Amino acid sequence: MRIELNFKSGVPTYLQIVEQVKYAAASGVLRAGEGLPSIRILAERLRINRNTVAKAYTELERQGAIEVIQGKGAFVTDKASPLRKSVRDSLITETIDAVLVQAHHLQISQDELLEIFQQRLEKFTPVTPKSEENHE
Amino acid sequence: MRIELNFKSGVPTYLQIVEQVKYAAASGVLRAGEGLPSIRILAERLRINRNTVAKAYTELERQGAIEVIQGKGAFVTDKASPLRKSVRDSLITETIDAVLVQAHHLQISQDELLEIFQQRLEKFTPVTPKSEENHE
Amino acid sequence: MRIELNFKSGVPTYLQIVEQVKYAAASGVLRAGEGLPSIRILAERLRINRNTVAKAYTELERQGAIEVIQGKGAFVTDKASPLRKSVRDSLITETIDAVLVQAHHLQISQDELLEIFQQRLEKFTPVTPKSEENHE
Amino acid sequence: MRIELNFKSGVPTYLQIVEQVKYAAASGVLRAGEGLPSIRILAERLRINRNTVAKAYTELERQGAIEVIQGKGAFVTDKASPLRKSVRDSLITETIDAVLVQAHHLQISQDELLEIFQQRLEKFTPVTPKSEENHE
DNA sequence: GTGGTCTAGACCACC
DNA sequence: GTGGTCTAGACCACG
Repeated sequence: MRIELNFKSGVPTYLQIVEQVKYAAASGVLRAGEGLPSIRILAERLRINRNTVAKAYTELERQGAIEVIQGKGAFVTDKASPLRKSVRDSLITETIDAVLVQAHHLQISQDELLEIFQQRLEKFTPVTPKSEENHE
Repeated sequence: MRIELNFKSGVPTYLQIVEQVKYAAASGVLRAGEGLPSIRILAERLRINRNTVAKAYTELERQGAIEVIQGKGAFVTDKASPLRKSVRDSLITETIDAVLVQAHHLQISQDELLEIFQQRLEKFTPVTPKSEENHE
Repeated sequence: MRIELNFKSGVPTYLQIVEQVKYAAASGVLRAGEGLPSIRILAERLRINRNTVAKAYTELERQGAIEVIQGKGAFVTDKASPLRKSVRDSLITETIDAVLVQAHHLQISQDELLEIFQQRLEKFTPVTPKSEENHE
Repeated sequence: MRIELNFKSGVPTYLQIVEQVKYAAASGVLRAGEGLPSIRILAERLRINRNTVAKAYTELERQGAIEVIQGKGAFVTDKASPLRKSVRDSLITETIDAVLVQAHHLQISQDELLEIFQQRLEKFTPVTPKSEENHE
């Protein structure tokens, strides 16, 4: 479970954690019953305040994505059913559109943009995709 | 000058304006000396409070991208020389990488992602690439 | 009619004019029927925008202290009956109290304060009560 | 530390706070290192919004009169050396002169004014001049 | 008509 | 608990 924070974006830190955990859980990267890092550990790893991680976990629990058990840790619930393909597509589409808008404002041509995208896509393979579960 | 806001993203409204204006100015969509819509007008068009637009303009002025003149309006500075290609590329690369991370969390395969990206790219053509989009 | 503006005080410029004219009128320094300087002249003398003077005059007219006659000028109305002594006293008392609070915060002793007050009082007789009040 | 607000004066609330704290700090009523009431507490006590107090504290920090520490509170700087007597005198003189101008406009005679002033001076003694007023 | 300022409420990050 | 930020509404000064 890898979490990337962007402090310049203006998106609340705790929400970035919530979304990334939620997506990972919903897509199968995190499986039901699997444990999340403790608040203390994750806070250290991300170099942020423990309260912020705690807030993220509280929100995740409120949404039913994880379950926090006193003294044992936080675990992914089975409620976090995999997202349907259509939902996942609409989520990623929204983010892609942000790229298109920015490229437009930067006057980057479509051809050029596609080229850059493909370059990044190739480089972005830090982990080999072992389990290829394609839930529907 | 077209500005697209995303209220769900968590990115402060005024920053979205700042970035889009800055990119437009820096990329040549807005030319030096050209006037921006007045604070009131833009606020009305985007259906947000005047202060939010004012804050964006103040920030843009602080960054040297525009010049605000009492009673006359806001104008693009000539300082805002077009960004070098390398800078533009690094900006768009950062945004693209966010897409890749999210796709990874959503377990969307690279092939699938590329396909969706190309689909959106085709649909996203609000104006002809020849560019007459620079009058308000 | 002498008007002193204080731009650092935070009190709206137009209100400073309103109050000073009103007090002068109500206390007899300005008599009923007497003419006030034209908006243009007063604006020049105070080095402020004509609109600001206009706003002050509008407010004074709304309160019934003066009457503005198109093309002729602004005149003190007879409605502006002299304030009763009790009213004048309460007005000046409020201002005096501000002095006391400030002196307290500055840790100026009562004796010292009284001394300074008397000194200023003596020096503040730039004009003989007869009629020297009309030059800037 | 006692703060008196006057909402009718037109002077911005946050500036009234700034001045009173500054004078108190500069005159020794508040000593170096001493803590100010927290933003929330002071806002509650004065029955104004927290932001207004926050703005006052920010301005005080900008002027170097206090130091604000996240999560701990606001403290008087040791820089805030007591004002010289001459400075204090010029500050109070300015305020006194405002009284004289208003009295003039109200046609209050000098004798009468002095009498009122002395009356107020006698009544204005919230604490013994020996000063135990410096704890909250 | 133009931009600027003050006050307020809600939310965030941190100790 | 602490301070900081973003959005909003009302008012002001100015051309």
